[in-house]
Amino acid sequence: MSSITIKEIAKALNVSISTVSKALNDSHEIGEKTKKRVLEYAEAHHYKPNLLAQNLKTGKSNTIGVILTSINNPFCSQIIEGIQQHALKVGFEVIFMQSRENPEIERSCIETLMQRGVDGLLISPVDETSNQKLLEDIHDHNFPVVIFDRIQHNLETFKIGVNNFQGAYLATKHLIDSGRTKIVNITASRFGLSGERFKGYHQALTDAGIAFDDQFHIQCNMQNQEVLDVELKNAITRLMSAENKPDAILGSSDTITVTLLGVLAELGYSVPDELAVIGFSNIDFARSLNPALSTIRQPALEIGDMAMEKLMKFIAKKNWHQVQIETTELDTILTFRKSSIQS
Amino acid sequence: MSSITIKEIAKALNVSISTVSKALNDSHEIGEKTKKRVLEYAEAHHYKPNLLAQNLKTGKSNTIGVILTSINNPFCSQIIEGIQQHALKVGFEVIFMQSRENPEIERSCIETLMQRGVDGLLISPVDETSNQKLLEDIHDHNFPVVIFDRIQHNLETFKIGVNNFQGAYLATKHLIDSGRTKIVNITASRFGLSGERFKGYHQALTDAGIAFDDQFHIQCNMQNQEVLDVELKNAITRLMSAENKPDAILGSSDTITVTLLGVLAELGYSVPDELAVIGFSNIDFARSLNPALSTIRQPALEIGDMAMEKLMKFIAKKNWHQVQIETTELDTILTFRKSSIQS
DNA sequence: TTGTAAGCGTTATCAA
DNA sequence: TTGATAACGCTTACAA
Repeated sequence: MSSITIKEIAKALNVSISTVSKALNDSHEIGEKTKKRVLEYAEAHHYKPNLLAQNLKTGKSNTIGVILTSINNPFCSQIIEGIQQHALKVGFEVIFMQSRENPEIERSCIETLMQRGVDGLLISPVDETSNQKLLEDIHDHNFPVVIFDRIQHNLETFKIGVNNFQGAYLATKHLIDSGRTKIVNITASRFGLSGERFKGYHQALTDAGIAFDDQFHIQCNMQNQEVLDVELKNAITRLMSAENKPDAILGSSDTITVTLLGVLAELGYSVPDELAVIGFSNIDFARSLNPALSTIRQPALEIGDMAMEKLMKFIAKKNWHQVQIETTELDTILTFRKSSIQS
Repeated sequence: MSSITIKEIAKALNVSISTVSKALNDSHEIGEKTKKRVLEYAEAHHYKPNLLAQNLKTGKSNTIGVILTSINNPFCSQIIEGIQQHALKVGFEVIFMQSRENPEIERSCIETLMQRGVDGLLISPVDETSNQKLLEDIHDHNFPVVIFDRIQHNLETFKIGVNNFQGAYLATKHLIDSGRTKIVNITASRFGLSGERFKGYHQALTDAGIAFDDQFHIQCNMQNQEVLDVELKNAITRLMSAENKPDAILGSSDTITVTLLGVLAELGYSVPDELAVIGFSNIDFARSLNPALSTIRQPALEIGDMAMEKLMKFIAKKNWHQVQIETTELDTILTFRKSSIQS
């Protein structure tokens, strides 16, 4: 690239490099007239400081790194949005990387970001212990790390996520309150968060005096859309042909719930009459589905915003190891639409 | 961060800094035993080169910048995936930024990325002329830019997108071939791409000897889900209560089409019996919608992959201004499902 | 085969 | 108020 450098400005104006540097940084050491000359010349020639050089020198980059497992879903997009909005406000830039649910890739993301000299890390870790030693190491070495979404990770730092237990509990309670008693919970087979959600579901049943039938906990392979489709179809067919037929379903993820709705339509089951459906989902068009989908929504924008806020708290302090850390579990937002309300 | 530097390695091993540097870069100038000592020490102490310093020195960062208008939709996620997969193969890293359909923000993204020393730029521009001068300027100054998706932009360089005209043409033809003649096209009111899609639709009508009724071109405000929902509801109600009722709809974007399906269900119109529906969409669960949605799909992964490939072509050449540029319009993928096939 | 030294574009210390 | 100069961590002629 061909942006002008301070050296060239110095030469053109017949002043020293350091004078230019100071002038550009609005140092009080520099006289007003000189400052003005420099600033005007810089402006006129579209001077842009070379960030690499600046960062190399100062050790600060005003950039943070964000690692998430995947950006391919509305929940993540919304978190990213929240992070970026906050970053914009505080004048930071953001580099996103995807770990693809793979600890190896996650490690390489972390290392890359460090090498690039980011000032801090926001991460939604692959699992409870992924790269724990590495993260502890860098966090201890004066490099701030904040965890979002997957807050069950063991690193001791700020963590921002959602009260999954409560979300699932309230959704299940809603189903029970609407007269459903035979409630199925469909979760992914791999992800840790489903655990809390399952617990909430389970507790709601218990509190209502409903015995949990372990046939009613379905764990799906989420590898891809086709596999999921087949698994759901099989599961529903099996459940609905058993003697103890369910009358409601709680979906533990966006993909599961939306796909489920399609499967039920295809199999000819009416929602909510035969089966009420509610699920964790952050899609924008939940109300446009057929039927309009009842959702447990995560305040994704706020998660991103708060994660960024906590990270900035670290970055701002000189010795931030004294900062009082805490885990924040935001409330989910339940919206009851047609799919779970008896018509 | 506290990664060790070559200076420290040099001191520890009692060799010079340049020896270490050369050894790490596997230079032939360095003896095997020395090389081995250095490599082992580096390995043992987790040496990681400081990329900022490396980049500052070499002027190459092995990083490319990607600017897209928004990452909040499946099409973009898939493009990103394609870019990242290719980047991984060629050992490059990727920084993503969002322009949010705003030329000002776009400009700042471009500048930021340049300052960060990326080796090239992949951009899906806000509109035909957004930041054209700036882009031309940097592209001319030996900094490669490749355009993807929004290929109607005026910059002269490689462009990779989709044949929107053809996609819309074939989809419309499909509707006509299935016996529909009164076909509505719903487009967004703002985006340039809708233009080509409308033209394809229009041409298909013409070729089939069907007169275009301009009541049948609906332009929607896509500002947010609620607004769109209302606009669609009004449009459908109006259309279906007119004397010349439509019998099919072509949706020109993901959001429009999926939302439309919900609206039709809510208003009680049966798809495809009363209204056939087909639309541009890259959602994974099109087949899980109710009814399964016929789609014109863009090969997003391939777009990302090819865009990256073209950019690498530039980056690889010393004097790449001789490279023969071209615009690639990939074919869309039409999948006919229940929503457009008379049962 | 190894080392010296200059330089990438900045900032920062210390003299002038 | 300004200017040499060293330094950040690395690469690379060029010398030894």
